[in-house]
Amino acid sequence: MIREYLENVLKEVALDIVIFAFREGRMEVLLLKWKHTDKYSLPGGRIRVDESLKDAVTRTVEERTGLKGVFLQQFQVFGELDRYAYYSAQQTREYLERALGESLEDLDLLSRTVSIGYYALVNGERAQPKPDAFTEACAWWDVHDLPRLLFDHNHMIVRALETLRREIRYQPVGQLLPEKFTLGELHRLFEVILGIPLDRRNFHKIVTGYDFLIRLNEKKVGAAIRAPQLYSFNFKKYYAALKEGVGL
Amino acid sequence: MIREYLENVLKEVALDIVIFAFREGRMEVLLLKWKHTDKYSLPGGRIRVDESLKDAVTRTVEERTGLKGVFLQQFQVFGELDRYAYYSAQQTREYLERALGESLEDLDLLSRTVSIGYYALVNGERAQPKPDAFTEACAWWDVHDLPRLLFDHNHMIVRALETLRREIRYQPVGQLLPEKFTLGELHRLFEVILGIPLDRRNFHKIVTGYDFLIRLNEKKVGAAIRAPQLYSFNFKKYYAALKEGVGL
DNA sequence: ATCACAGTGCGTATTTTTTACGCACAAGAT
DNA sequence: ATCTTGTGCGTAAAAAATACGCACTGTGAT
Repeated sequence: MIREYLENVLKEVALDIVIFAFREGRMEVLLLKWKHTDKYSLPGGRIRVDESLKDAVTRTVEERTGLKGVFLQQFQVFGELDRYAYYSAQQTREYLERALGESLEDLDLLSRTVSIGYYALVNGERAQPKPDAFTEACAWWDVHDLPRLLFDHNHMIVRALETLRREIRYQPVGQLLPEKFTLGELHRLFEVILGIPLDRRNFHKIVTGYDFLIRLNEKKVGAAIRAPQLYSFNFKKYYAALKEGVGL
Repeated sequence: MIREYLENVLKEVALDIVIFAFREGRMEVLLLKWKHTDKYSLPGGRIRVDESLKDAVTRTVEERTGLKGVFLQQFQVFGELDRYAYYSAQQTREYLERALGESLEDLDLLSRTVSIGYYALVNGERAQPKPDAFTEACAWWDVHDLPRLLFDHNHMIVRALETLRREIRYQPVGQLLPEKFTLGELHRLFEVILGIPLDRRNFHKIVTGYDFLIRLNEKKVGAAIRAPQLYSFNFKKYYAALKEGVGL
């Protein structure tokens, strides 16, 4: 099955996807643990010869999370000759063979490839992580407390975060929240992405001034202290506002 | 020679480069005219198996302009299945055969490829455009007055411009100017990239407040009316400031 | 010579945006 | 009741962006 798949994909181009979720006040990324090793990597994939780049990424994200229609953004192409940071090409080859449970001789999975880096913004509550054929676990990791990853994947995550931080005004970071959320959650989301504290009250004032936030007639149940007001997005208006750039 | 080159490059990945220059108050891009046709395209290239992506782009820009150390920025990967906008795959194949002067049967130049879009910011005075083996002309064109290009290259230029406009605070657009320039030229450069008028006097005030601008002890010679003051960049300080973002 | 003119160069208001922070109130935990 | 945590509203100061007046300086036209 793996062989059949690999015969119908582009060989020189790979995809690596930094799938972000906001869970319990932290930014987390989805990592795969390779079978029969303690080595981790980003979820990735290949482009089938009969599908577009965008379709390939969408498919891969759906395979790993079960989610359709996820927001995706290209952030960088990685094209260095040597893309092995913590583990050498030789070691990586060994891990891959262990994970696949067979020899690689004729598969040629690790020869020169250029990798297209995407990040995805997903709702952590709805995602249902699933490992792929090479891997035995697929789980969330705090972006600030990651293991050493295979290839240049640690670097990729750093670059994805930098890009998201710089373009936060134009990117739908609200996609990281559940359908109904409190302003406190939105506030923490911005703080954790930007890495700086934002005044609670100013944030509240600015954000409630936007017409793409819908104040719902319900309050959060099971809240620790006090039932906070729930909000949701009018995504049509939200995306329109993002084109111009949404402050704070 | 073409064959030999094409045997040692990645087949599924192409490069297309939007080379910008600021010439006589206009933003211009370098276009190639294919031999024995009246069809145009962006300069492009391939990645040799033994060179990094960055080296490949740098080499291609140098081949087309004679310039070394040019500023380059990835802006998008184009991975649609059908990347033929104004001219069909069939027509494009015909033009390519005419340009090459031989049959393509075994060359397979037009099968499925993913193209990495870069833009370059070059000094229009120093660049010396040179056509490549496929093309008979290499010349500057006003970005607002372009012919219909092959593939999806018109779209690529639009996307490159949009990216440059949005990221102008972080990109070294000063690289588009000659070593010595007047504030008027810098002013027009920003206006033409942003597409909006900027108050002359405010611009002057803000920009002279930056310490990366060096006021030279000379004035422009041969100026129409009055010899204006010349400036140049302290590029080290300029690049440091760009990391934080340079206003206006 | 002098006058119109295009462009540089400097200054001062005004408006808008960002940042800082005071405080009332609501409701679960003890 | 009272402590604590977080919502919600307001005002004030600081900073940045915008608007615009005007003097000066060379050059070409008259």
